[in-house]
Amino acid sequence: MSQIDKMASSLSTEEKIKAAAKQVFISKGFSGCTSRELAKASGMNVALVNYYFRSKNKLFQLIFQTVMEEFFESMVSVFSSDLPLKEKLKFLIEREYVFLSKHPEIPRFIINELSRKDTELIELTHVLPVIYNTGVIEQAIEAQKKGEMRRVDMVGITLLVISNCQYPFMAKPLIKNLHNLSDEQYQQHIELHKGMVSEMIISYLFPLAPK
Amino acid sequence: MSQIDKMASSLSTEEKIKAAAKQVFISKGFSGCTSRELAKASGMNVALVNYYFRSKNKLFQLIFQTVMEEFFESMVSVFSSDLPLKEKLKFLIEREYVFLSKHPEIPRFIINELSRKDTELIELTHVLPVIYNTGVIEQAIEAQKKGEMRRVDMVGITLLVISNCQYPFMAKPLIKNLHNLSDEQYQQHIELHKGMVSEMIISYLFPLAPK
DNA sequence: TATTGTTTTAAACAATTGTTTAAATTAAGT
DNA sequence: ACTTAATTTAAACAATTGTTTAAAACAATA
Repeated sequence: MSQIDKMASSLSTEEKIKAAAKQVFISKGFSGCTSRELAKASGMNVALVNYYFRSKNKLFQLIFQTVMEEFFESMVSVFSSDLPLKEKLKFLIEREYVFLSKHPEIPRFIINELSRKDTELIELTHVLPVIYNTGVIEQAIEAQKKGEMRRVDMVGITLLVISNCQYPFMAKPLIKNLHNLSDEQYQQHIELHKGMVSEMIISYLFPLAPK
Repeated sequence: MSQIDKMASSLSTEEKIKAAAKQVFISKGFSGCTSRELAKASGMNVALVNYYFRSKNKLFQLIFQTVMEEFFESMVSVFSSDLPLKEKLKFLIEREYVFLSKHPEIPRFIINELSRKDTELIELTHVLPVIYNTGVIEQAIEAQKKGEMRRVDMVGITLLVISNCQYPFMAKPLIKNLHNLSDEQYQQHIELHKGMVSEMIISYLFPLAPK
């Protein structure tokens, strides 16, 4: 086996563990799963997990980091796009729904693990500057000066968008149970809700502008 | 010690454990804490916890049930009030914020434990009929027929309200970290956000009505 | 082929898990 | 005071936890 192939196969096992661990961690959380469960999920054994990642905790930190990056990726990319502010927001909501349809468990995972007292603080402060540098703040201030946009700051806008996008995915078992819905029915409600959320937020933030 | 006193002191220990366990379960989740932690939090020992509640799991089920009831209590009471629909909604949002300011961890707790595969399904189907029997559905249909209210069903309304109320409390560590806010600053943002949410939802659901 | 380094395995480690035991303490009724 | 029942304690239980060991299997180079 060549050096490259050796690395490839080495990465293969390593990546198998990482991929399986990612799924397990996201759906059960750090304290909701065991080393042996992580190993078994990737078809390996406990010793291999620690051989490649030193400890359950180290493996978790690694995965949490990458999940966070995925989490913010599409958000940043939207703000970087060359669109008027209102379109950016519509686009952002659309992209959030796409992401969440694919990864419905991630918001719950992130919020949970950030809430754990003993989680090593992940540095997020670099995310905001990236968004700020896209010029979206200037766009907002401009629109607000012109009276086209309501004077809501970045925290308020963030809260409006991600509350309405993420919560419906996070609360699926609650709402399903409460309203006695099947998976298919809930899926339809989510689809319907997307449109409402988009219209509601846009018409709230841009109250005077024509449609 | 009299029979009554005996019961009182017995309840005292039992209630001490229950109260402490409630706090621990809510903040760390079922798999995030141990029997000994539950015992220590109430000043008792492991054997006592199992003496009164048979097992960690039994104690959890008991507490989860009561938390769920608290969770829906204020919601139901609002709908039972003798108010026009629009006022009911404003009132509901107000009450949600009051409840969540007092119990900010509960939505995350409930959603998490409902998401656990191995959670015994809690019967929620009795909650909805109670709300329906308050006549709020008729109020909504009436308002929609008159063209005063947008044609959004009960699932949509539920999602709108609790997304915007609960998420800001659930996502506190995420938003704080993202925007680099202190506890006090976040508190202020939440206060500010409440007003936005109320106005946004009302003006979305009752688009034509005068303020 | 012999040697080297890497990967994988099975087994073991001490610590912690949920739960139970059996004895000690306390309280209540006779 | 004696008996009975309820409460509390300390210790133990088997199973599981995260982690490590040491030997085996494998691959690459000489």
